[in-house]
Amino acid sequence: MLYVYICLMSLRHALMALLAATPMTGYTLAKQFDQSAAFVWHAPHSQIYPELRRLEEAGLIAGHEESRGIRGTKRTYAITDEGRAELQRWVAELSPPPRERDGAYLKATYFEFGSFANARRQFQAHLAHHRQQQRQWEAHVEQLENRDTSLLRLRLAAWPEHLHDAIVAYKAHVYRGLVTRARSEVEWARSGLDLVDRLEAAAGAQDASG
Amino acid sequence: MLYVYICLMSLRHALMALLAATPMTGYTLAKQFDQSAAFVWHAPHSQIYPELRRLEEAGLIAGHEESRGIRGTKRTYAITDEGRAELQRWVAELSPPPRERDGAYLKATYFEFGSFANARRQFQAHLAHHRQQQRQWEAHVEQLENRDTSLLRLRLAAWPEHLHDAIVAYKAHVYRGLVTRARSEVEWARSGLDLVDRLEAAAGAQDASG
DNA sequence: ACAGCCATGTAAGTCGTTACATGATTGC
DNA sequence: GCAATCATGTAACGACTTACATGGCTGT
Repeated sequence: MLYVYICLMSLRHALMALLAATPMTGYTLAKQFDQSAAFVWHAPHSQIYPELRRLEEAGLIAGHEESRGIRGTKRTYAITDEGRAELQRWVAELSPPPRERDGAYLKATYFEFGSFANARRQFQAHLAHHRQQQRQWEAHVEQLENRDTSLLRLRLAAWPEHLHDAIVAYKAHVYRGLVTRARSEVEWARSGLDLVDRLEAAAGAQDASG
Repeated sequence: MLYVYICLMSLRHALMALLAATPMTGYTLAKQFDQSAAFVWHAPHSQIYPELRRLEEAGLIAGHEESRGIRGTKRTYAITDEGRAELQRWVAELSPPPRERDGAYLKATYFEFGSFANARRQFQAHLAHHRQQQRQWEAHVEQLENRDTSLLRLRLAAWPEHLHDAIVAYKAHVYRGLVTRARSEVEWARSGLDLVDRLEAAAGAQDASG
């Protein structure tokens, strides 16, 4: 029986990529994932801690216990040479495109099951969410371009200077892409609201004439 | 212990929404999901058959065995009134926005771990995939606008005529949104390729001068 | 003393994936 | 006869989610 997931498992590589910038604890990694909006991959700490143990067991990262205050301890992880090699393998690998799976669009497909007011409410929520996302990504792009995030500075320090521009450029390109995405979601919701207005007007006209 | 998924489970509603158009077998439903590119939610048959049984047990759909040829049988499912009510509840409910989780963008963030040639290869694959997606969604929008899909015709037949425009319009709006999405992914990949060209030229210039 | 953050886990469940299986029907 | 398609499942596993838990440190 050969069950092999062909690596949807990006969490592992996201963790290694972060640790390639600087050693960190699980807690700090978790903050990167769910507190800071600046990360492309979400994960809760309950997924991160076990994964770190597995990565350590696989030799891709190395953890060591540090003291924190008098009785407290914390475990700081650093990427290993094997981990770096695995990151390189992963970056070179072509991943299968993700499966289409969008709850908001699915629901919008069937707005006829609800009222015009409901369709409006749904589009408004979509709009509000993605407008906020857009602002967050925009802010992050600016930070990246100014090289003004602590993690980026640490990352740059680990590479020869002639590569710095490329490192920043790739990241800025990603987050600019997310800005564009968010913007087009906003636009989609806005034109959805227009659509609902037109449909409701048409329905009203029909009532009046019928 | 109260573990309740607050309904990421769109598969259930996707199935009911399809069955609201016309009764179907699991096989036919599965084709809608993974053969036809025209569906927003992917699911393999191994997920669909058990889910249908669960929906039936919950009274949201009703299945009945039909004969197929001499010895063969098939099970056709139809939505129930309870199922229709559940669809209405679902459409009226605000779902939490999906978590950011994009493998391609995550990888692109760390292209510095690979070569320029690799970055180019990744962007090209991204471009090719989304260009194809774009064409598929475009074709589907046209079919919808012409009311030229069998499922849509069946669906319209189940509703009073004054609602037909809205039913078509919502669906066309969704698939036009997907076209826009695909287009901006194509554009993102294209400008990614430009970026790699610039970075490589800059690196070459540095080699020459250094 | 207490709040808020730092820090690390476990448990139980759902969702989605690939692979493994089987058999009938239809058309050539 | 044989291939393609119709039709329906199960098994094992990996991925992700929510909730349950615990305890130390820091500043007021």
